Amino acid sequence: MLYSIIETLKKNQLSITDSRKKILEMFIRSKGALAHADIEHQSGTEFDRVTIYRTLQTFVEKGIIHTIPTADNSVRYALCKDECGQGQHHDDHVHFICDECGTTYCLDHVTVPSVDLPAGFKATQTDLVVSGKCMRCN
Amino acid sequence: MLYSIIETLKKNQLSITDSRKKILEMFIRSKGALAHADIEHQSGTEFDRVTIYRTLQTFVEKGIIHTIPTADNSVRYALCKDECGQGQHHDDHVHFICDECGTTYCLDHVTVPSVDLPAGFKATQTDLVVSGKCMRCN
DNA sequence: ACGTCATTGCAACATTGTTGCAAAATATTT
DNA sequence: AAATATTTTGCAACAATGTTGCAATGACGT
Ligand SMILES: [Mn+2]
Ligand SMILES: [Mn+2]
Ligand SMILES: [Zn+2]
Ligand SMILES: [Zn+2]
Repeated sequence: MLYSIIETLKKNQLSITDSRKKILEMFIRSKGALAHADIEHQSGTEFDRVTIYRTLQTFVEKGIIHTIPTADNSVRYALCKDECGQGQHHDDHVHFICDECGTTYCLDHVTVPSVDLPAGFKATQTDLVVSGKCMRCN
Repeated sequence: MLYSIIETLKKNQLSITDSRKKILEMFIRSKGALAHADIEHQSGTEFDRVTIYRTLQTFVEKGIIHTIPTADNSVRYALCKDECGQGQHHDDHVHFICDECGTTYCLDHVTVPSVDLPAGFKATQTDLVVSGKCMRCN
């Protein structure tokens, strides 16, 4: 495993706590994105619901994970690439949600194309979400 | 106004009720997309919350309105073009959300570009949402 | 080992969304 | 136009999701 949990937390000036270690580990192990409910189920009664909310929030702020917009408007999170940092996300990749198994993929190698907006509109962020059948469900 | 409320409801085999007329009218008058909460506020105590949920659901099913995925995962709705019908949405346009005023625009003339997915992935729907500053806030 | 500061768990609350069912409104038939 | 059949609505009750304040706990530097 090339990803060091402790290193990542230290790098972001976060104190090393059980919840942060465990939750970050879940993301590393997970093939797809995770929702708050996934983490709650996987961790049982180990952590309070509120702690999970706050941990996710902290990770997003620090650029450790990013949120993924979905068509059904449920919030999901996935690990960021190394280039992301405090308040500086660079996740300009396409996301794919499988209608069959529900898995959410970060397609890191598919970049979001730029779009021509009407005059007067200025873009700061572009999200592209594709849904359909994933390679395992096809 | 070229859009007939009664016509639209009849065309979709929906009975003409106060809530449906009023809610559809709100969409026609609105420049941007509407959230459930917007409708609830604008209509005061006229309709029950549940009625609004059910009306929106019905409109989506009939292809009268469509949902818009947002980065902050709040559900918004906007009128569909004429080509949409029962279970047949054709809203392949880009959506824009202004970070300043919060307005959500349907950019009907900006079509979503097709993306090349990795082998094994099959797309059925593609959503592209841009956020930034709109023409009024620039 | 100690003091300081950050994090956690708990309780309480707010918002959002869903379901069953009786009452009311709409559509259809006579 | 009235009676009947069908749909829609409002209410209540509930579930899921998310937020905040605060005291207790845990992590960290010295
Ligand atoms: Mn991603
Ligand atoms: Mn639209
Ligand atoms: Zn799948
Ligand atoms: Zn604006």
